[in-house]
Order: sequence, then structure tokens, then C-alpha cells
Amino acid sequence: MSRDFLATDTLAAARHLIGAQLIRGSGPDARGGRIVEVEAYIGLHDMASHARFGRTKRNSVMFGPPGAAYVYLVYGMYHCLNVVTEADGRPAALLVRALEPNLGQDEMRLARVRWATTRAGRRSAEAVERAARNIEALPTTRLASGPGLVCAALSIDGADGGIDLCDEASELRLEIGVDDEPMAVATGPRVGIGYAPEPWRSRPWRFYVAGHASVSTARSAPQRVET
DNA sequence: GCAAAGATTTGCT
DNA sequence: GCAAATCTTTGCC
Repeated sequence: MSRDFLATDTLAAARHLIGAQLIRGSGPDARGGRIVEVEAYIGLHDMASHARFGRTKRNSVMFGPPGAAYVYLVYGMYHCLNVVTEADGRPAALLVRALEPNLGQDEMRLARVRWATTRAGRRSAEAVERAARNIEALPTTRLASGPGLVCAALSIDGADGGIDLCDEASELRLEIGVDDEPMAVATGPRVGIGYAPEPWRSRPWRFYVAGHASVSTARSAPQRVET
């Protein structure tokens, strides 16, 4: 993907990311899908953003050049992948919330099972079996329908932080799909930021493909169509 | 130094 | 519909 799409306005970049491909690996081992849901976090004054306290060790990648991967751990369990936007020095990023898997779906399902096994394994063998059965029963469309699930399906963790997603040689990268048809993009408030004061809490900075089966649902706002 | 909360997901009531 | 899981970062004493 051209870095120019990400270098300036974050809300415009969000529209470019919807429909783009996020891919891990290459050749027969490649896996990934089209991005169908993102959220924008923009600037020091966005009270929902990790950048609201200024530059810290965790969020420093957000302050760097566009196209870098900002990966962080939430709730002690799930990794979240962000695409850094805007000029070097300006803290902004797009959180990748959901993919439509269209490459290496079997490997993505296996990665989900591996992730769940590691976590549930600390509890009991029964918990592992139950989690594995649940994942095996999932429709392919639901393998990466949430920010934590995108990372589980693509095996993304802190080691991927800082990777250049615009470099076609990167292990983890973005590509523009050739067969992309215009998709109806809906907008709404960002998910899980109830701690933020207004007007940030209500900013319609969540972008998603209206009615798409792969869009996250766990805590999602109701879907409404825009254009 | 310590306490609290978090850009989530799952399973049980 | 609610609470647990799990650990890093931030804020306050």
C-alpha cells in the first residue's frame, strides 16, 4: 500500500484501509483478509487515545512515521494492531478491528486454536477442548471479527511492533486489492472508550462495512448505513 | 512503591 | 446480562 494514503488525514486514511488486504507471510503460508472495520485515534487531544498523556514508552510508535505497526496488549490478554497515520511527529493511528478472511483460512483457524489452547491450558484440559470445538465450529467469516481476534488469527504480538506495513517485503503488510468494489461504509462511535469525556466519546470515528458478516459484534454499536 | 483500570472476549447465570 | 481472566501502564501517595 502506498504510504501516501496514510501520511495525511487519518479519517481519509480510514476509508482507504477499508477493503485493503492485511497479510502475514508469503507463498503457500500466506494468510490474511480484507479489512472491514477500523477505528481512528487522532492526536494528543483525543481523550480516548493512548497518546492523550503524551509520548510514553508504549505509544512512541504512534508518534513516528506513517505505515508503522503499533501493537499493544489490552486487558492483559489480547494484542491489538494499529496502522500509524499522519506525518512523523503527529500521534495518530487506525485500530484494525475486523477482517474478512480470504487467504490461508485454515491456518488462521489453527492459529486461533493455538492461541486459545495457550490461554485455556492454564485452567484445564476440558477448557482447551471446549475452546477448540467452539473455534472449529466458527464460520470462516468470523475468524477475525474483533481486534483481539485479528491478532490471534494472524499471530500478531509485541514482536510485530514497529514493522513497516507499507513494505511489500514485510512479514506483515498491507496491500490494495485489485478486485475491490466500492463498499457501503458506515460510521459510528468508537467501541470500549466509555472512560473518555465528550465530545471524544461520541466522535463517529469507527468505520465499517455495513451489514458485513465479519464486522465485530461483541460490543459493537448498532449498524447504520452511510455511503 | 502500590493500586487501579484498560481501544476485549468468553462462558455461565 | 454479568463477571472473570490476566498483566502492563499510568497515577497517586
